[in-house]
Amino acid sequence: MRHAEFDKQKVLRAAMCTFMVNGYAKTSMQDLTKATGLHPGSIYCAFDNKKGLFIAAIEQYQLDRTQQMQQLFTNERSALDNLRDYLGLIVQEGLSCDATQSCLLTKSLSEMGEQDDQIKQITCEFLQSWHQALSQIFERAKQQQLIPQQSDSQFLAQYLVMGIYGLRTVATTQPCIEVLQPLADKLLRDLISG
Amino acid sequence: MRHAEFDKQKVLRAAMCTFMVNGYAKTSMQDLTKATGLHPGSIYCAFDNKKGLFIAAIEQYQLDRTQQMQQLFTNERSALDNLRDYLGLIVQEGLSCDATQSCLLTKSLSEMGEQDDQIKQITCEFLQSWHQALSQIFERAKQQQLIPQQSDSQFLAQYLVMGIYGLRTVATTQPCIEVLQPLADKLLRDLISG
DNA sequence: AATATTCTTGAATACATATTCAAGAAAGGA
DNA sequence: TCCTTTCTTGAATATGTATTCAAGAATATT
Repeated sequence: MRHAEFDKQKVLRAAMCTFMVNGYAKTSMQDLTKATGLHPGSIYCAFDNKKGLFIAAIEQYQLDRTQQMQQLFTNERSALDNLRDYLGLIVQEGLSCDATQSCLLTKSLSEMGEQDDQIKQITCEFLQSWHQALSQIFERAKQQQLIPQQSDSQFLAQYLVMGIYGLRTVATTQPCIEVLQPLADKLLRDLISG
Repeated sequence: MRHAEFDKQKVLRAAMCTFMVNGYAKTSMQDLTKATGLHPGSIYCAFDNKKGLFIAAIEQYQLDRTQQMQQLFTNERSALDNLRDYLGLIVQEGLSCDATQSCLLTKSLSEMGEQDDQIKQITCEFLQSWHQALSQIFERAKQQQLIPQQSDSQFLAQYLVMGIYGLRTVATTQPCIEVLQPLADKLLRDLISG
């Protein structure tokens, strides 16, 4: 027996970045071999084909993002303070003007959702689980009596998801803090004010 | 002298729909000749190349959307009622699950903004002018004393733009009225409540 | 050390795609 | 009616791309 030589996580993160910058269609296998350091044969051996590598990269993206969120919200602070920091992070990502800081899920859904049912299903599922994670945070805020008891956590999370989608798109056209921060601030205010 | 035979608007709208469904990269010249009824030579004669046709299609899209908005807001009703209907229209578009009802500007910006400065500039400019049009509507609402005098029309318009971006993305993952309508309703409430 | 197994390499293949161009068709002016 | 001009046609070209595969290299086992 002989083991594969490459570091799968490194390869997937490199592919991830390439797909985020170029999109799926405009990323060539040549781009991917350059970014990952793998030769075509190795890629096809490990991931079947270009789409297989793409899906694996999306799954790695979801893994990374999920871990990041768990770290951000695992502490003894108020859930609202954590939410404020989380929105601050998204503002920062928007300011960075760095495509690798954007959302691979919504980007892929926008590019391929209409043509590829599998990609649509995977991205939608991952975005839903993000929505669920946010729901639980609002649920905790309700238990901590930080928001009214009659609040609908699911709905608040959905509204926040909507706001973040919107914030990220605004950031594409106007990546400046004078625009993004007031939007994020009002979004948080509107969420907790009933 | 001899005049061109084809109807430019029809051609541009056909190309527009094709680009909306497939995206730019995945739309082949063959797709475009089929959709427009033009032969390659005619397309290259009239629009230089694929990108030229794409830009012309985007400009037609902006023209159509601008006219649509002017019609929706040109009446004697309250600006807020008009805004409510406008959001209702966007909810309807989201429910339709029809790619040709989505926003070509944000889709193109997401796909190509990172790679093509010209496309980025054009789409950003058009999205800005949409923002401006909404600003004027809030300005009118202020004059009609429908919203507080100290309201910042620019900011309200920016927040509405953010909300609509978000609403459209939510619609991609959950095109059902039970999800979209409450989001749109809260968005409008949050806008006019200070 | 020898051998079997698995991984790696990268040139070759097969296919798709954007673009060109020269010949043909239609329209207007003399 | 003839001729010039302009538009149309679509096959040909040149380029790019995803994928394959057979030979070579590395590892583990006997």
